Amino acid sequence: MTDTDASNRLPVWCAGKDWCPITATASLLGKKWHPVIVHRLLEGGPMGFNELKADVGGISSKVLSDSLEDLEDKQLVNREIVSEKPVRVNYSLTEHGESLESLIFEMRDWGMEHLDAAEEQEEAIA
Amino acid sequence: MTDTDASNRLPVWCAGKDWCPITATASLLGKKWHPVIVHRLLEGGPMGFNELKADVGGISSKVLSDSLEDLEDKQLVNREIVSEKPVRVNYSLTEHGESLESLIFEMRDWGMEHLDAAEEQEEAIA
DNA sequence: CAGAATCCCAGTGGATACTG
DNA sequence: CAGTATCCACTGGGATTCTG
Repeated sequence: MTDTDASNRLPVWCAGKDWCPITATASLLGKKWHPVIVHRLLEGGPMGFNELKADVGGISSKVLSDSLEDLEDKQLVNREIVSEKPVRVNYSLTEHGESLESLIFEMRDWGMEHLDAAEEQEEAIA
Repeated sequence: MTDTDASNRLPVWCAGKDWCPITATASLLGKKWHPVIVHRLLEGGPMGFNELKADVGGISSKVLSDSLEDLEDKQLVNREIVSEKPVRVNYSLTEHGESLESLIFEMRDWGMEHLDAAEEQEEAIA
């Protein structure tokens, strides 16, 4: 098997479907808070747990914790224990995470441009 | 800054959070099949239900139906009944839908560039 | 401060079978 | 051909409480 082919870099279940990376990316960015967390870290720089929580606003500890764990697993966020007593942790973006910047901003821009229509329509139904 | 800017076009629940459109967009793109459907329509042009189903691959009728309905509600996809007997429907992208093009392709590109590492890691865990 | 532990609900997604 | 109709399993997200 040749390693020079790009197709072998995709997960097996992709099986020649060129849209596969889209679902994969969507499952990342589709989580309610994931893109927001990355965005906050992009804008505000590295910060601690509660700081991040307040900065996001409206997220519970559990969900933030879960999200961060997931983002860490996916190597988008870096978790660094700064001090043990009292516990202080610092969250920052990895290079992977920072590479999402343009995508996230494009998501924001698209949402700003196109989503009020959808909102209006939902109101009309309700 | 002027008040005639984008901020007043955002949903109420955004309440000055500039990341709000991100969540909104994420909830769109986060549905498992939505971005894929849009992508297929971008690449393959307008098509019928079963054609689309085969083109996507691995999606059930119900899920495709649900997804299309949702995409229609959000005015991303156009549903046009071509003939009554036998029933023939044509799905195409609205301008709204087409405006997702760059975003979707960027998602694909990002996924292709950055997701194999995550996959490797998941394998390592499993 | 930074979370872990529980509990719980709604929403998605999937399998299968049926229909106009 | 283009869907509905069920039923079900899973999980993401939220509220609340507890802890080192």
